[in-house]
Amino acid sequence: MAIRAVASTDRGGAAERCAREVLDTVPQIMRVVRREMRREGGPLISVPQFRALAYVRRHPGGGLSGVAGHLGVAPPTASAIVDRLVRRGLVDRVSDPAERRRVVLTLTPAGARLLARLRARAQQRVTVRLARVPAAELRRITAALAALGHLLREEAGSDA
Amino acid sequence: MAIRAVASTDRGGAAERCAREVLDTVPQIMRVVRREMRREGGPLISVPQFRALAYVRRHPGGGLSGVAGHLGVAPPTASAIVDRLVRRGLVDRVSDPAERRRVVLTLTPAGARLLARLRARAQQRVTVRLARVPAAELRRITAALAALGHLLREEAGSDA
DNA sequence: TATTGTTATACTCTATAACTATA
DNA sequence: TATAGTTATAGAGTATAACAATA
Repeated sequence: MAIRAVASTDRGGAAERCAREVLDTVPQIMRVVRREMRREGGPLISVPQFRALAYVRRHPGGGLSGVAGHLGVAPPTASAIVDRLVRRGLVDRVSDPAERRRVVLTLTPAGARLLARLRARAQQRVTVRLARVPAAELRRITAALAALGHLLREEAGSDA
Repeated sequence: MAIRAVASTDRGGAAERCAREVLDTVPQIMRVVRREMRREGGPLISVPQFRALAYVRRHPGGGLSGVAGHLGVAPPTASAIVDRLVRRGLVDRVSDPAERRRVVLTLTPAGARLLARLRARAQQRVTVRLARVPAAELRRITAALAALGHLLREEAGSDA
């Protein structure tokens, strides 16, 4: 008997089915990404650290709040993440002389190098897994992901 | 959001562009999901705990390896997650009398109740954010996400 | 011996609350 | 007082290595 086959049928509509898929699939993808990021000897870095590094590269001289905003985390979390990057010599953190309570973050050469290497590697690793998928399908997935990120992000900051 | 511009930047190929999108977007979505899961008073539960609970509901009597496999984590990680669920009275963990090194996991009534409530709530929260999106777009996103999860998952277990 | 699971240990991410320093 | 960051504290996720118990 159809266990009151709630989920599988159309009850709830497209949005609900999409939400269910998000809840079910995104954590799994996340885990794969994390794994790909860690494999192989090179200096390990976590996904948040990777994203913080990328943010600093794109916003050199940016402050901690910028990192926190980009990552969507609270200030102490961002502080801790940046601190680890500083301790590894990947990021430079100095007080802004004009606004001494701000910090100015920049990549060290080692940070820039590592970021470039990791970025290429992680992308390549994920790329490999997608290599045999038809381009049309990939374009659809890319567009869908971008749209979803945009949709979910747009209100995420408004209540934080 | 007319994401038609993909074709113009042909540099790198579809797979690479898709990988870049995954790396950039999935962590952000993940953070939104985590947030939605925590908001409001009710008993808090993390995403992995939620997924473990859902697994146990769908595989009553399953062992720890099942949970680990489903979550894609190492046995000690699964053990710790299940342990927290047991301590909260959401899951029952007993030795299998027939295979005494296995554990038999089942939901307690409280666990089943909580799972149902959280599932509905989390889905509803994400659903709200997708409510104004055209159904056709949502269907595309759902399908793309499912496909992506499938693609990335299929080799994930093979080298673990 | 091979398996299932747990403990021990060590990091990281994360949040809230309390604090410092600056404006 | 209000803002930018940090420290203190606590809890969760995660992995590896070492272990126990069972088959």
